[in-house]
Amino acid sequence: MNEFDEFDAFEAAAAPVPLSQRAMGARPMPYLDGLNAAQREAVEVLDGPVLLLAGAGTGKTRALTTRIAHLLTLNKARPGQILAVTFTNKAAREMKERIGRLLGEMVEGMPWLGTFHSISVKILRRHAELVGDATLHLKPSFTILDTDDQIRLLKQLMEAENVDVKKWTPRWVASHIDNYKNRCWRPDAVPASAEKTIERVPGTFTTKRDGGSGHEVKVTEVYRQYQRRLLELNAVDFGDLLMHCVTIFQAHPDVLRQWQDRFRYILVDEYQDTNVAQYMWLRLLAKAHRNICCVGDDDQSIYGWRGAEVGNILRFETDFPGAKVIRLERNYRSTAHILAAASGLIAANRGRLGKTLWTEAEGGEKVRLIGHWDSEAEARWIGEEIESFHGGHRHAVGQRGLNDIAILVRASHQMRAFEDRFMTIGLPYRVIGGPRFYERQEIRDAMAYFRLAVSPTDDLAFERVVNLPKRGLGDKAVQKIQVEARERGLSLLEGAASALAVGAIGGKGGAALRVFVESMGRWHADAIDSAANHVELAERILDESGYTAMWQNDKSPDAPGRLDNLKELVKALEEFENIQGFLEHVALVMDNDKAEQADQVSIMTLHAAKGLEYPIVFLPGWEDGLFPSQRSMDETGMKGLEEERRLAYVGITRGEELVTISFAGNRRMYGQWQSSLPSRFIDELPEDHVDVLTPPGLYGGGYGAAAQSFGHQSHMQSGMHDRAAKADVYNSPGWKRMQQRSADRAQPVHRAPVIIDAEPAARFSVGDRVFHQKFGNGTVMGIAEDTLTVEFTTGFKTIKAGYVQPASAGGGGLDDVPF
DNA sequence: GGAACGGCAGTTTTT
DNA sequence: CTGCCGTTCC
Repeated sequence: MNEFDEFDAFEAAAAPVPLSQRAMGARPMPYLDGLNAAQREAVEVLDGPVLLLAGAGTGKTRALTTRIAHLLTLNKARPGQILAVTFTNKAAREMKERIGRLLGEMVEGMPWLGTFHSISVKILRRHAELVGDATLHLKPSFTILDTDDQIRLLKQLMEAENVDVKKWTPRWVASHIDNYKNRCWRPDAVPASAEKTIERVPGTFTTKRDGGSGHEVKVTEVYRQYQRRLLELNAVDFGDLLMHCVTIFQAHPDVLRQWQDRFRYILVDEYQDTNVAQYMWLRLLAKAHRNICCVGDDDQSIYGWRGAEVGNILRFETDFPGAKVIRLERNYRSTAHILAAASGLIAANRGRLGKTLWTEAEGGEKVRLIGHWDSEAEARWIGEEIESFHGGHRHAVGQRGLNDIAILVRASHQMRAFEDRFMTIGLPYRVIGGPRFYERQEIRDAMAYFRLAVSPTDDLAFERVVNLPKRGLGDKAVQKIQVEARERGLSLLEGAASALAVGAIGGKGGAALRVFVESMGRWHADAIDSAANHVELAERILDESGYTAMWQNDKSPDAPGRLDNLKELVKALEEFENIQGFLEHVALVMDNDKAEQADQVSIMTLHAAKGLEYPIVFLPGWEDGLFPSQRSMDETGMKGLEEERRLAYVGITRGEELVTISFAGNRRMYGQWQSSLPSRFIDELPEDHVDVLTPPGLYGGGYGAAAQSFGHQSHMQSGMHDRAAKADVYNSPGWKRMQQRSADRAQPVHRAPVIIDAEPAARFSVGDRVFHQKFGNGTVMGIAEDTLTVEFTTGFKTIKAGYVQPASAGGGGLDDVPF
């Protein structure tokens, strides 16, 4: 994927449409069939500003993709003249697929359908020289730093300024700089009210100019130095991609004009998630022709904490006077009870644009609500429920595969209870989210090798891998290299060669460094040689550098997984022409959506669940402090609470047929048991659409049992504050309703668990060494039918035999590593 | 230069 | 209770 080829293709696509083609007349539009009135309007009102308020499950993506198909069919624009932005690569990919399906083979790819960031990169590569000044500016070959590089760089700068990095962590400073960038504030434009001051290590002062007098340093000063250093490295971070584009558009009207002319129609997905920088980016591009269609749902704005401004969507009609507002309110996803519960809850938020979701679907079960004694009981109960669905013992819902079931949690630490429980009972599950492929250590390390081979002046990459695997080059050696490089104005790699030449680094480390520098020279020669095979080169780099061997010799349980990832990385290279093209792909586009083949329950955070849907959804952990999260409320007050409520709304609306909300009276947090009260959101659920279940073991139901299980007793001993909070909840209508209902239906919800057929278990005996994906190697200490008790380094675990393998066969996988 | 210990913090996450 | 960092000790 050479971006300049793409530009050429783009130039062709942007050329005026030949008259002969316009004269072809209307083509058939089968894609319009089956749209409802609002969807049809959303597709057909093509000119001028349009705000499409699309509630959960109302066919938003369909409307958006059909709209693009319609623009193309009517010859309003060619593919290269439509700018369509999304937030995630996944969303972009889905849209491309769906447009292709709508139009058959007739349309070539849409070059400007992508994420804000990937589109910004393409624009920025064209005008890189406009960033910076005459003496120092960006070059089109700039690299994109990931968060990790960003932090390392900041840390170096802060340490050079003697900043107390324990008290003021580089991560903290990075998050403030990101915030500034999200708002398009360059270092000189940060308002005084947003300025942060950090301190130097006690007793240290600086002779530098206005880095702050003496003890204090301003974050904007660090920010300024950071931006300067990025330019020197010919690098940008994620925030820069947007901010630099906006800066260029603002400072160079001719450049802006060029892009405005190109993008005749603009479409924006998930508009409620845009931050200020993205908003400015869009406004600048749209202000000439105003053909902008923004799709979003203010009730699903859940990213305020990373800079998203709900205000952008609330203000749309003011920003674009005469905007057409279209509401998609007919829901095709959920039952009426689920919709009503979600709508009732979200109604408590103020300042909404207002939508009323409705459905023609009838019947269905109410949203179920159940309280448990503690988080372990909650996990146990949900496990049993899932087994009962799976076995087909329910009439209303029918037999379900595990792929139809999701557990959505507020915070990732809640996942553990479920993982432990499911592991024990042998229930297959998958965790969605987690570290992205390209964020993993081994991937970033490999990438640093590739980066250095491609551009030997990449100092950050050099620092990352020069002593990886261990080459006996510690801080002292690296410092010598840095001094040498600085004195002679060289890159670190050249500095290393120079330090070796003058004999500054000798001994074992020196010999290893010599090998490293020489190897890198060979790899670089091959990396810039277009005749060389880049896949083979990548394998060789990882092999010859000793990086692969490092993981092969590593005994930790995740080492095999890391080797697998490296294999996958090399395999991914095959789809690119060279390593350069690949590097950009990984920086911006690569994600780890694996094909979901196996039948597994999905566990994920509520944030990760946005845009997904499942027939059966469990929403555990609805306790005040956890959900809504205490921190959210402390930091942003009512604003935070409303965002939490929207999160609850997102959670409920993921469910198609059955939603079960639950809470636990006691939960282990940081090793301590803590009691808590049911979430205030529970009280906000409309009574008519909720079924209160009695947990197993509390046959009496009623107030006493319920109160006990909700941590009532421990709260009795707490101070006045807790007492007041408790009284509130216990006097609320929702609470009383719950007691009443619990008393009414005192029958237990217990069902006979249906054991899922486990894989034919290998035969184990006590004392066998076994390997487990997560816990590593262990020893079998006890056997009961197909359940093993295994001692791992981390302690004893009870695990179904199917989850472990004999240690010899499983743990390694080292024999068949390809490099 | 590398292992072993101690301290401390600890939502949500895309690009 | 964890995991991650940084310091200490060999």
